[in-house]
Amino acid sequence: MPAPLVLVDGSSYLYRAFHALPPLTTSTGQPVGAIRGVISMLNKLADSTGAERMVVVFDASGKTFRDDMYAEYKANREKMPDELREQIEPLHSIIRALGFPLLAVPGVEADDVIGTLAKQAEAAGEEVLISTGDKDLAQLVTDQVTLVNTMSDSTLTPIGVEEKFGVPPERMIDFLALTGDSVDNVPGIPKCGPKTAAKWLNAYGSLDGVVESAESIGGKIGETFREHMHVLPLSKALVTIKTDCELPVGLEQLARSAPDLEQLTALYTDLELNQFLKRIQQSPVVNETSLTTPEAIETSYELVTTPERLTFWMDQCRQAKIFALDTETTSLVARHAKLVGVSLSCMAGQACYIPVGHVEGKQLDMTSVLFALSDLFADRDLTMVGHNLKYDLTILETVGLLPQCRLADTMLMSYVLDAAAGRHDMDSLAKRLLGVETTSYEDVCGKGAKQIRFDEVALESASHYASEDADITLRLYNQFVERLNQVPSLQSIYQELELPVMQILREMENHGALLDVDILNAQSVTLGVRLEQLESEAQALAGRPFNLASPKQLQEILFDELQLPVLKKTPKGAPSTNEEVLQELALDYPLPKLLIEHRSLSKLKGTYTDRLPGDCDPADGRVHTSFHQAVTSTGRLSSSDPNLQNIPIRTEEGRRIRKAFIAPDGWSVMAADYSQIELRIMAHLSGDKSLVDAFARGDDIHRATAAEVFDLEPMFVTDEQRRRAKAINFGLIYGMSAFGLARQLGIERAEAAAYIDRYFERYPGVRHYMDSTRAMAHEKGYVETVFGRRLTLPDIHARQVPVRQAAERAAINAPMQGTAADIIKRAMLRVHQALATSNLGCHLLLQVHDELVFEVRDRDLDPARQLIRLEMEAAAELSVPLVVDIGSGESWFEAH
DNA sequence: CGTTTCACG
DNA sequence: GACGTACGTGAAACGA
Repeated sequence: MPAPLVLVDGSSYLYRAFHALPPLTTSTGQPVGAIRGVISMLNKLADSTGAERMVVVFDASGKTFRDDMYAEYKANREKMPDELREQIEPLHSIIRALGFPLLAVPGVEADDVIGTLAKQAEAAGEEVLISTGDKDLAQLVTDQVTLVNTMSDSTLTPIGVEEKFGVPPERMIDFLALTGDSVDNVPGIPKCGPKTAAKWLNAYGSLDGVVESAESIGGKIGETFREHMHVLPLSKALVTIKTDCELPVGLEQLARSAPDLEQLTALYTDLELNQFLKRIQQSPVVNETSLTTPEAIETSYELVTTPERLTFWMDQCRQAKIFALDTETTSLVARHAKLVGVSLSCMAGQACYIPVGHVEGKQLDMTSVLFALSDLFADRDLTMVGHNLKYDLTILETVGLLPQCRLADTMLMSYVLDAAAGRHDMDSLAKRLLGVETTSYEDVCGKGAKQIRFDEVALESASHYASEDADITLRLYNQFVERLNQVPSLQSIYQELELPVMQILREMENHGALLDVDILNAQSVTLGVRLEQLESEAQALAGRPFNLASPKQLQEILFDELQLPVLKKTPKGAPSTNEEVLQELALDYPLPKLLIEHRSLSKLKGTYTDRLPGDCDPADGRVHTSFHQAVTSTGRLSSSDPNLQNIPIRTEEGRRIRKAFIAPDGWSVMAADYSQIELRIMAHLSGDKSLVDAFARGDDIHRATAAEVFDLEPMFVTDEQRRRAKAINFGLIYGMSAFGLARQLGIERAEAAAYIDRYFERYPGVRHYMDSTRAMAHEKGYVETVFGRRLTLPDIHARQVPVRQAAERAAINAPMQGTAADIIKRAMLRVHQALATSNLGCHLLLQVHDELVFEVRDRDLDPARQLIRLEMEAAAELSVPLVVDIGSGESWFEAH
């Protein structure tokens, strides 16, 4: 029998402990009585239940939906005494340090959170134990849900409820509506206490039954009932515990984590809670996995080396309809990898590994395994689950396998469910969501110089490692399917957007971008000459040789030896030598100017012109970047090895690097980018009339903003005013502060603040949108894109003000950046689809956030341009038009 | 491997 | 009244 999910009503215990126990304080007078009472109760509960999954729920501060329903709700409660209030924060800290998940959801009460979790667990077939001192929760009791009062040691089952209150649990709401609650100021029927309520309910079946039979209730009490029965709908609504709250976490995230003994010691010492201090000093070191594993699953992994066992596993997968697959190879770079083996799992805890390319050991021959797999893959009714399928599908493609099954990718599922929850690699997810510490690749292959390829790994350890990956993948899938099903918008982002985009990214990576290595080499030489000049000039000015690339040596030269003023410090407290500082110093001294040029040129040389030729595959002369689909917190892609999303463009020298990105003979490079997409999204989201109209008219948006902020006709706006307006527009997208804008523009903070005020006066819809976004972020812990992608903000409730403010700015930015990311992904799908039925010579090469880069056959340039513009502009229907600028030429340089 | 800087949207 | 402040990435070089 698995341990029950324990839900603790922290708020109820806090109040009861505070009022029932003596007002204990520390030697300095800090009240700690309620803390001691609650912790003591929690310890006891943890000991008696094993506490593998125990959640402590508190009321959040602020109004709840019941206050909106009934202004008098809890109106006669006294304000919380300071001695109690002071104990809440330290208590929360202790509970967190003990490793228990702590929930406080704004807008609802602890009861509602408990009710919701209980129902969810019940639906999942789990047993639930609710620990509370509050009788209202009796309405939640069922065969699976039991109430326990840890202070009085009593438990309530359905029969217990009936014995205690005279009605079964499912009548408890009616019961409480009738009796009302003087403490919470819930009205009810005067003079109707527990006995009368039970008598009526048993006589007439239900509250509705009692109301229907109101006339037949005799005597004085009958008169009182008829006089007050109009309050019953309200009373009932107030006492009904909400069981469908939106919670920030799912059931599976409620595992207890290991206690933070260091922090506990500090807290207990501070609060002089010596009895608890002793307890943690005596307790044996807690086995971490036993706490985090929701349910330890027995595993059985098999190494498959005979035709019979191969057939057996294929049949198992076919019968199960859903199977997880993982490929093992010789390289992490899919296009250079050779298949070494395949692992499969179709039941949690059971998996197999089929080696085909290990250097040693008995194995089935590759052909017969591929034949068996191709048979499995031909079945369109099966679902193949992978983790990062972009990789495995490419590997399978190299051996001629193209699965026709439905596909599922647990990495993408995890990302869509909560991009910001942490990393989405399998090891992290296994730990975070399943409480399983997996064998890492390095455990099997070693690391550094001594690392061996997977085909050199002994079969037994390879089998365990590979089987585990398939097993974990399947278990993650089972969890994610349920969570995605609960939120249709996320399900659709995953299924209709991310999964198909993954296939397009595969093609883009595989195709690669053609590079003219000679151009880069020539640029390297030119840059090298100039860098040497700069270096000797700089060293002459400094009076000694030094490494210009070393921030540390630079600090010594500038601030110790030359005694230049320190304008800014790095986060670690060292004097900063970043460009902004050097720019400022360059006004008064000659050296910084040289350093700025040296920095920028050595960046170009080191990161681009020297580096890119080496990233070029000699086989096809192309660079094959990796696009990462589960990295950013907003839904954007990222690119690495090499990063082709940060090829220079802003400076003239840098921009020339784009001349090396070329197309084959008879083809051109075409670049299509969305114009002002994030500002357009802001116009759409805010619905601000002036902004929407400006975009509808096709105005120059920065000029239009300048005209509003500086109160001029657009034609009289100066270049400087337009520049400032542009900075304001960008600032808005980033959750601007007056400080940030002032720094950006090099003006006084007060002046920047005046611009911002002025902007919001002229665009009131934008201010309203920003305010409501911030409110949503606080209330729900996430914000959403136009298409329903959720962007969570882990720090939105941080106690440190700067951390919280950073999260608020991210909250403002996220819907705009995230919607833009959704739109360009939709555009990629549309363009890809349209191209597939067009016969045009046109391949998508790169995505750079608001830009798509193609390689187009010269004779198809015109129709391709038309098709791309049409599909990109139609990728979303906003209340403002989407506009796409397109250019083409012999290289990426000319295409802009 | 952490820090600093800087390339992009 | 003080504090720290625009959002999101990846990569190179240095130096411990």
